[in-house]
Amino acid sequence: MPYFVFFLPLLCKHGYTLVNIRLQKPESVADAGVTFRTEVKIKVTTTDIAKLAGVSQSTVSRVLNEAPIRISPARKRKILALAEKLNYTPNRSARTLKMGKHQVIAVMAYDITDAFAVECISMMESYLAEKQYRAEWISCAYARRQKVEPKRMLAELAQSVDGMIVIEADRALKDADLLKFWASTNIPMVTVIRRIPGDMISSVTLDDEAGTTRLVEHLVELGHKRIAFCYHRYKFSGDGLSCHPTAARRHEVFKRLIKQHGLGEDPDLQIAVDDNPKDGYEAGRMLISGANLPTAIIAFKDLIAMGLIKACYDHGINIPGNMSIASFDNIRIAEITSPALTTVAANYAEIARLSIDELIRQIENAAEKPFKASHYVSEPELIIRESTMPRQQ
Amino acid sequence: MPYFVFFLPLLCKHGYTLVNIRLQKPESVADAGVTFRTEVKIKVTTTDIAKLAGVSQSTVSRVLNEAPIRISPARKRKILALAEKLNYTPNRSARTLKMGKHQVIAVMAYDITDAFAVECISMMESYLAEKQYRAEWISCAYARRQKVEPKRMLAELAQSVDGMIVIEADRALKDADLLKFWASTNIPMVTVIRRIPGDMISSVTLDDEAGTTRLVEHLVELGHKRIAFCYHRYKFSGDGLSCHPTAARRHEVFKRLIKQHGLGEDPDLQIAVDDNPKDGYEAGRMLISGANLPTAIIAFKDLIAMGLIKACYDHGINIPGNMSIASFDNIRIAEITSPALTTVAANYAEIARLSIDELIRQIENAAEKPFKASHYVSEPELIIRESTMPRQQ
DNA sequence: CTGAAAGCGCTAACAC
DNA sequence: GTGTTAGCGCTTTCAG
Repeated sequence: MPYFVFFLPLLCKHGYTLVNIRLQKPESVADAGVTFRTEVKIKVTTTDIAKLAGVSQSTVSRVLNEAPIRISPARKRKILALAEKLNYTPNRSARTLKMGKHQVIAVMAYDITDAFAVECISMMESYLAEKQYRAEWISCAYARRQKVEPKRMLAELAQSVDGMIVIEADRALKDADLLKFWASTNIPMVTVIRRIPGDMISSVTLDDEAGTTRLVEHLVELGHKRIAFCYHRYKFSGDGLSCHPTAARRHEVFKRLIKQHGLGEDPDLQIAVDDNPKDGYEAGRMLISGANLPTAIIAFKDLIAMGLIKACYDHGINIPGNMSIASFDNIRIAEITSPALTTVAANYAEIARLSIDELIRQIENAAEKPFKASHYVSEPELIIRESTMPRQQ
Repeated sequence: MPYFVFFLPLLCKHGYTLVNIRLQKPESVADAGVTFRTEVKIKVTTTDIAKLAGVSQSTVSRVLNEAPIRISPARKRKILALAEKLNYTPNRSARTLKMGKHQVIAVMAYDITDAFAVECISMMESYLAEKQYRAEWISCAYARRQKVEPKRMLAELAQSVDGMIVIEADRALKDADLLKFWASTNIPMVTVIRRIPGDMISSVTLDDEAGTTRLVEHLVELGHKRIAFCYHRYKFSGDGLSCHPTAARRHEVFKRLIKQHGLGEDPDLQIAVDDNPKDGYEAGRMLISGANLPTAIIAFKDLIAMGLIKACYDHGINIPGNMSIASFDNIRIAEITSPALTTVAANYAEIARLSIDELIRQIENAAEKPFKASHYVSEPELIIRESTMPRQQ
């Protein structure tokens, strides 16, 4: 039974009115100790505790915030006990209003249910828990679809968080929008997987140059000569770029390396795909039925590779026997595909740590000037699993 | 350039102090219209607008909230224009503090990066956007690991949201904890994929009876006689149950149906697995190498089935030729596995709609009494894809 | 129609 | 050590 019931008489004496209590038969939950749905809604405040303890409200506040002031032990004990019994929880809005701090950061992604974002979120979540911050996870895709103006959305967001991390920034928002927003709020911000030109916003990016190189070298060493690449179709639309921020870069590096290795740049082996596995499947079908069958295919992300795997499976092409497949990201299912994917793994833990540390640094040194943007680059790791092997003669 | 710059003189006249403006070379972002990082941080308030417009603060509030009072058109225009120019955004904390409403709900799952939760979140997110509510997505797994007491966590949460949805409730929190919390805060609440005994908390559940039946019937019709089942290993630990809430039920129904169809209940064909694909893989290996090879395997969720598929793949067992695989959930990758999974699909859109509608109903009719819990059951749909086919002789 | 004023719950500067 | 007091920005009476 909620503890406050014991205090009802006292509370009533202090002006509370008992609105209504409706009893209900114990039923099977009796053992949970709950037998009624009460209509009295009491949010205990420091003032309540103060009245009950017979001290001033500020004394209560001091005790509960462990202020660096000695409070007489007896009162302290009394207040603490009351807070415990009444199940006191500070009112966040009031505290925020007073302090101007939320202890909350926003993490915005294009789509928080995208597999890459999920991996980032997973790591950030566990890291944030240690840091005494909470996070708000925000997709901008849906908001946009609802015709909410990005600026509006961001402005509102800025009212409820101390800072924000934007994953795949130029996919989430146009650089210019982001910059304008940032300039108008000056809210601490870190972009992940994208560095905004101008050196005013800190960033954590992936070394796609190194990652792509490692992957291509791997395939070249395995003897592959016809290597295909599924890159992200670049779309122009009214509300901005919709290209995977690093996909284009990976493609660039790939083209350069292929040339360097004298493997020729066969345009038939480079296919633009939309960002979904089905399109990967279609790309796979095209590559398989083309005149110039590759012996290895790289996809710009794991989910596309899953489509490729399925296309090969459906057409009786053995992986890795007759076709090697590799990609980028290392989302969690990459190791459970059949066969398991060789992939350029992002170091999600590091990305999370770097971006959050940098953001919190900015938040807590808000006064620090001149502001200096920091840029971190995370090294990806090539994870060789089962989907790549030496080219069969 | 942020609009407030134009108002600086006026603002200064009203007591604002220009702390510092540091200029920076235009660089490449000049076109974004941002050329400096300002150190003046102005959060525009209704009071600011009031001063600039020469009216009282309450008039501004009335205009911005479209209060049902006629305001002289000239003033209205002026205020609106100023708000627009200054990029005014209401301070959420202040509004919340005053109104006692957040327009935010919490969605708590055991792990928000779990594939099932992701599908729920995806649908809830798009549905919520229409409803003018925001959501906070909360995992309790990490919090728990950080030794934050569930009660504490919930109590704090209750301070920043108007209601909450708990996905797979008994996995997230012990029933008793949830009930105690609920009783102590009386916060509107809906559980998803779990109905709390006692009829005091509304719920949206899946018809696992029907779903399991459809799946088993499907396999029986295909002629399968040795059907294996991977069920969720039930774990007892200090802080509660850790069994997939519906997994046990699916297993129960399966066992009953197998008996009904006279297929015998071979204990070797029923394997307990932990909730991860690797354990599914191990289970697959055991089943394959056992004396009594099944011709079909059901997993309690898609991710486990992926492990099974991989086990078959690695051991040269063709799916669906020599082995049919099926499972539950229909997470988004289920259609892109090789082969695509036959699965009992949860209707995520419906789950989202029902749970959110019910929650908002409770929030907005808070005064409504007597409170009446509502219980919705969502019908799953058997989606037959490529991983099941008639038993080969 | 509009302004003045109260107060949501909290923190912190200021008195005693 | 402790109480008093002043707001944080907003909504909403209550007077005019």
